[in-house]
Amino acid sequence: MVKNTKTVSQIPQSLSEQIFTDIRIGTYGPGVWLKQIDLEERYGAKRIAVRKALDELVAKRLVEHIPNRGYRVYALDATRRRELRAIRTLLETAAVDEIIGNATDADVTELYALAEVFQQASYDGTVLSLNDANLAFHQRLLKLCDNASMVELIMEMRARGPAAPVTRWRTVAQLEKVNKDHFMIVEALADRDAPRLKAVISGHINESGPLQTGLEAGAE
Amino acid sequence: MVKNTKTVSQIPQSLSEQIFTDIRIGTYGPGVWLKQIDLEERYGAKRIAVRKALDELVAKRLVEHIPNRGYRVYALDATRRRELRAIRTLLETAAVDEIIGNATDADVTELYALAEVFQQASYDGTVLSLNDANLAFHQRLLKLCDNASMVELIMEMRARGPAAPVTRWRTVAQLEKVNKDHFMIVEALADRDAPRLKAVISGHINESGPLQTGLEAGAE
DNA sequence: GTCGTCAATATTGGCGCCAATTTAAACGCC
DNA sequence: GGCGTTTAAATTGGCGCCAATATTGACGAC
Repeated sequence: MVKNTKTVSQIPQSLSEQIFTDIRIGTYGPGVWLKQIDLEERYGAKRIAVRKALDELVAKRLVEHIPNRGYRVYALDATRRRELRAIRTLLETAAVDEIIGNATDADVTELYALAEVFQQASYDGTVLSLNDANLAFHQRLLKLCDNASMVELIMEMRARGPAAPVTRWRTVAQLEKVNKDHFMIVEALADRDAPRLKAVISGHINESGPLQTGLEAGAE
Repeated sequence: MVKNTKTVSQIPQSLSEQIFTDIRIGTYGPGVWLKQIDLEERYGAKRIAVRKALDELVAKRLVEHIPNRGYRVYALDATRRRELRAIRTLLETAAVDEIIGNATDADVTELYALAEVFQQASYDGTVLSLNDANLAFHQRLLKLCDNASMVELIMEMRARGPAAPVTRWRTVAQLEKVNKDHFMIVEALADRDAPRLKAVISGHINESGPLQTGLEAGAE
C-alpha cells in the first residue's frame, strides 16, 4: 500500500544524527568514551563540527560531558530506565484518546502495512533497518495525535531510552513480542478501543525489554 | 520556618543560565534577536562562551537558531502554548499521586512557609524575586515525587513556557489567583486529597495566564 | 516618485593554533 | 619487588582571525 519503508532520514543527516544512529545501532555502547579525534576521522568532520554535534547529544541526554575528560555515551541505570518507562507510559497512553478520535480507516490500513514492513525486517533486516521500520510505525501512529508538541516530546523520550542491541531485539522471543504488539495496536485502533490500545501500548513499553541483566553501564 | 527564599542558584551561574534568567525576567522579549556582540559586552564573556550558551538555550527550546541570521528568543504561538499547557497538566497531575503518598507533616509546613514567602514577594518583590519564590515553592512540592526523571521533565516543560512579564504576573488579579492557588495546593496536600490537588494544579496551569491577548510574538 | 540593482557594512560561523588539564609511562626510592 | 613521584604524551577546550553570508543604505533607471 505504502512504500514508506526507510525514508526516515536517509541522505541529509547532520553529524549529530550520524553519531546518534551509531549509538542506537550499538557502534558505541553505554559508557564508551567518544574521543574527538576518532570522531573526526570516522566521519571526516572538522573538530568544530564534532564538538557541536557532541554538545547537541549532551543536550539530548544521550551523551554526558565531563570537563577536561571528554564525552561518553550515557549509561542509564536501572532506576532511570524504570522512571523513563513510567514517563513514556504516561505520555503515550495519554496520546491514545486523540489518536483514536482522529484515526480513519485509511490510517489503519497504512499502519497495518507498516507493521508488516517491520515484521519482514525482523526476519531479513539489519539492526538499522529494524530500527527504521519500528520508528516509521510509531511515528505514523503518533501522527494521529493533534498535539504536535506532545508527539515531539514522546519522540524525545523514546530517543533517551537505552540503545538497540543492548536491551532491545535481543532475543527472537522479544522480537516476536514486539511484532505481536504492533498488530495488536493496529487491531485495537481499528476497533477504536481506547482502553485496549492503552493496555497494549503500556505493555509494549514495559514488557519489551524486560528483566534487564544489569551487566551494562560499566564499560571501559 | 525555613529561610529558603532566594537560594535557588545565586552566585555560580553559567552564562546560559544568566541569559535564561534575563529572558524569563523580560529583558529579552519573544522574537528579539540575540546578537553575539551585544551578549559579549553585556555579560563580559568571550565569543565562544556566548555561542555555547546560545546553543544550549536552543537545545532547551528557549531560543531558535536561524543559520547565518542568528539567534532569537523563541516566540510560542497560541497553539504551542495550549499544547504545552496540556503536557504540563498531564505530567504535573500524574505526579500528584506520588507526592501525596510521600508528604509528611513537615513537608506541608515547609510548603506553607514557601507559599507565604511568595505572597510576601508578590507585594514588595521584584519580578526576579517573584520568579525565584514561585520556583522554590514548586520545586519543593515536586521534591516529594519519587520519579526524579519526571521531576526534571516537569521543570523543563515549565521552563519552555512563556516568560514572565508578557503572560504572567501581569495583573494584580492574576497574582492573587496564583497566591490563592498556592495555599489551596498546600491545603489539599495537608488533607491528602489527591483529586482536589489535581484539580487545583490543573487550574493553576491553565487559568493563571488566561485569555492571551495575542499581541506578543511579533517583536523586532 | 518608486522600484530594482549594486556597493558598503555588519554579523555570523568555521578553522588552525596553542595553552590547560588529564592520563599514561618511566624512573627512582624505600 | 612494590609504590610514590616526576616526566612525557595525549586530549580537551579556549581564542583570535578571517571568509561567507545577510542586511542596510545609496545610487540610478524607468
